[in-house]
Amino acid sequence: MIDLNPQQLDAVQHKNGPLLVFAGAGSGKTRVIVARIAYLIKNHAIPAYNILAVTFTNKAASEMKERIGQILDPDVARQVSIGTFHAICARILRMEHDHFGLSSTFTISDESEQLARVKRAIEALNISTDRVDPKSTCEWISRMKNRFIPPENLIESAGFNIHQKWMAEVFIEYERQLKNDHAVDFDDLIIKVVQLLEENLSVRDKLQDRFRYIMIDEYQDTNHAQYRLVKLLASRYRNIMAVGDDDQSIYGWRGAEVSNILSFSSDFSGVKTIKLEQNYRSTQTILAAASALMTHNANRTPKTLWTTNPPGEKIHVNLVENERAEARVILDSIQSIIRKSNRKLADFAIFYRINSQSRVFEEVFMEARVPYRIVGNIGFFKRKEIKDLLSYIRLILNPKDSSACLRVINNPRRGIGDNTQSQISRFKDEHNIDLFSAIEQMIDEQILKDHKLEKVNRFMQMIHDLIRKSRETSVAEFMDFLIERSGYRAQFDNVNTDEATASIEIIDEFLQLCYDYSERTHGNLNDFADYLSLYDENADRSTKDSTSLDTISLMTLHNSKGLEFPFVFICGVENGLIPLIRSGDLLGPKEMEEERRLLYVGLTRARERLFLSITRQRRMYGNIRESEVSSFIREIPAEHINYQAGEVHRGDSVRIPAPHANRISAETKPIVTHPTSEAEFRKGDRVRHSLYGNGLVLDFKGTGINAKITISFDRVGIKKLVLGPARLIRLN
DNA sequence: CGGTGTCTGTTTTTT
DNA sequence: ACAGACACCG
Repeated sequence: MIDLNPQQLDAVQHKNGPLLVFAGAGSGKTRVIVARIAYLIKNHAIPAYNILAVTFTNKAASEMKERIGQILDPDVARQVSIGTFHAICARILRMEHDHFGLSSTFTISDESEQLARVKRAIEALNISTDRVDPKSTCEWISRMKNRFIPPENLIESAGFNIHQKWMAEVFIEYERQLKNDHAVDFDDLIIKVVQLLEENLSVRDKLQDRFRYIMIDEYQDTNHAQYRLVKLLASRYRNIMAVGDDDQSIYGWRGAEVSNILSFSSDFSGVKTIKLEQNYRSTQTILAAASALMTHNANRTPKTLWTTNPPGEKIHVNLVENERAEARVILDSIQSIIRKSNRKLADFAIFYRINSQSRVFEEVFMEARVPYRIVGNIGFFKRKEIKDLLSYIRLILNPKDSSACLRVINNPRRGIGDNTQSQISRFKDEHNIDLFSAIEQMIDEQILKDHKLEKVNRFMQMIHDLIRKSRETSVAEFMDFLIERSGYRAQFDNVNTDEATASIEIIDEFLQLCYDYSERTHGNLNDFADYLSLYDENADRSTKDSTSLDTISLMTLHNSKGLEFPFVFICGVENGLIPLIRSGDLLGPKEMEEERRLLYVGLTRARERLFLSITRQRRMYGNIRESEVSSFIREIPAEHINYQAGEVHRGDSVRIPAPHANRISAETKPIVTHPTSEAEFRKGDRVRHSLYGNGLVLDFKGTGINAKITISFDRVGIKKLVLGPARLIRLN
């Protein structure tokens, strides 16, 4: 237990009873959790098996696993249960599936499938989408589920609220569909376990006894269902440690309830509360500025962050002409810092409020041939191709999953169109069976017309082939087979469009992932499906990238949580963006406070220097708007700020007059870059791809991010890629 | 059945 | 600006 401050030590040595740790930004909370786990095992001889650590992201979970593995005997470390709420609940659900009336092969539906189901439910009920919007209904259902409000109650309480009544009926139909498909959604993972614990004494005893010591990270982000779960699991031994920071609660819009951390003391009697207030990350200036900002929030527990770090430099606030200038000024600053001091690109991060802001950075960085990466990008798992392939897997594992079946049946095109599909669906509903069985029966009874029967029959043959193959071979080989046998890849083969090329690349990338998975875990297809549903690439892929690749990091403020960088640029610190206001309507005080916390999170990621930038005008949703300095800037004491280009007016009038727009450096002076619009890469260049590794450029066609590049990779052979998504990094 | 035009609504998103 | 969803027509 070396190197812990008194408060940290206090938390680490706490043995029994509830413990609440307010862990300010950069106060070493992961260290504390990890150290406490080790301490319990080593000094109190608590079996590792009895310890549960819950995180919010897979990334946090794998980090914690790794750090525990470093201080404990690996065999012992492995026995500690570490995972996200969802992963842990999925495991419990698989183990106890017989209590839920689910087969052990139930599938986990992701968000997009959830929406598809809601749409189908609306359709099935013959409600017009003018009356209930699928997306908001989907969100509403999720909120209701997480609060354990059954749809029947909602119908009762609807009264004259006909809209609620409709949504509640959709809710019922949605649940019916899930049950029919032997599927669960993300919310179900948690709430089904809660219900089981509430209803089944023996399971409750078993799990309470198993998890005698529980630690929850990021407790401020728990929602109601997760809170109930925690309470149930911990109620017997009451050895619960909640760690969090109410000032970093930025997921309120998603159902996270800060009140969970604020009322922890009244939920568990005899709570010991510890505040970790020493910050090890940032300079005094950064910390003072961030703290000052937070004093403007009314609803929080007061805390005083302090540091022994040097005062550091003032925060630079840059006024620039527009978002393109913003990107270039930032790149300019980065390059100039690198030139002057011994820094790498990986020391720099750029944060923005909304994803679309990344675009101009991508363009500018691409032109300047500066390697960058986008952290936590919508990415891979939301790609159509991946969702399609995942649906195949789901159907193969669980033929009852009609949702997966529907997604796959005419994809790629097999001539089974809407008409045939609804004919099958009708048959399914009439006989109250699942889609797959419906098709089988219709084939048996020759219900379809000959030409349709032929097509449907061929589809079924294929699925049976796939099911057979899935039992005989590894995940990787199976996926290889699937992609060929289903014709999924062939549909793109002779199409010479950028989209098709990109699709093939995604498929290849996915295959690579399958091979990696097979090699690493030897898991079966069922494990793989869980892995794909619950885990995302950020867990293992980008952690490796971030340490091995020297690139500038770009991300949303939300995605910056939990990270740190020596140099941080936050762009678009303008009213309407930070805080974000969409289409006119004003922000309530609650929303305003969350936006303020979001900026706080961003500010506190910086170790040495902070740069904020503001444009004079910004293009948004197609039209150009005059910008206003964010009112949050005024909440940071002037002594901590150094204004860069032009004058930023701090008074009540926040309109930027843009007096010296043409003095702004990046607008007038070109960046150190290769000014021609020539090929970004040439034949013979050595490049690195995040997945395929290093390779040699064989050919390069076109310009800009849509250029096509052919590379011979050392490890995986020749691939044709589209430059944009390929995110190549030049090596020589 | 499947391709092509038009209309829409645009935050953040650990799972 | 622009992608994605939907309607319409060949």
